[in-house]
Amino acid sequence: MIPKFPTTIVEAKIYQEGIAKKIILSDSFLKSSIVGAFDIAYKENTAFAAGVIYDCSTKSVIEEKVISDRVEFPYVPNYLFLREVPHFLTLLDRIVNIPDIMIIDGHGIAHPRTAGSASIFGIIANIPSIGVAKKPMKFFSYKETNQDNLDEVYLNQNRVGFRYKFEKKWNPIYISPGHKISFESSYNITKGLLTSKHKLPIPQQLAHLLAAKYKKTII
DNA sequence: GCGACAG
DNA sequence: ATCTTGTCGC
Repeated sequence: MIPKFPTTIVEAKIYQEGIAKKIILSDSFLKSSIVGAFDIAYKENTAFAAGVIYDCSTKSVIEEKVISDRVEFPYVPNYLFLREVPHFLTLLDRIVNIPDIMIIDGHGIAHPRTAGSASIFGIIANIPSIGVAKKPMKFFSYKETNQDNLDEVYLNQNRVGFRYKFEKKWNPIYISPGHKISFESSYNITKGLLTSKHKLPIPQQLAHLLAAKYKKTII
């Protein structure tokens, strides 16, 4: 069941503020062995959303699903959720193995209203979620940690996530809690899925490739 | 008016 | 995100 979404930026801003109040930043899951990731590729006015459900204990993919759908909203900075989250929810409806944790391509609470698309997805789907983004938002500031290659991301005076560079050769990734998960688990789970082969955590990398591949199969 | 801006 | 081949580097 897909809820109604705001249709204007003004409504969306109010919606984000409402979502922000509901976010839980503590671990609300019993296990985290099944991790899913969603990503979307675009071709003109069509979105190709891909989901990969990954079993961390056996290090294997247990489910893959793709859907294509009409793009309903343009990309507007800070309002990515309007463009992407509806497709994620449609995809989730088709998925059999509901994951313990979801990785969403984009930011979680690392957002001007602490309501990035990963948080909004997490609240609506009621699934613990992590936002993993490839680019920072312009107003982030950073604070070093005692760990190499790991910085805390700050927005105003608040910690909102991490900047982490797993391998020197790549740009860093930006990890922030989405919903029903702590900062520490967001970081640990994401880090546990990184390899020296790719910049992104395994399920997210696979979802990215699957979406791109699916797009290419369509004329 | 111009450039920047999660994807 | 997308338009795009080979190519440099790990």
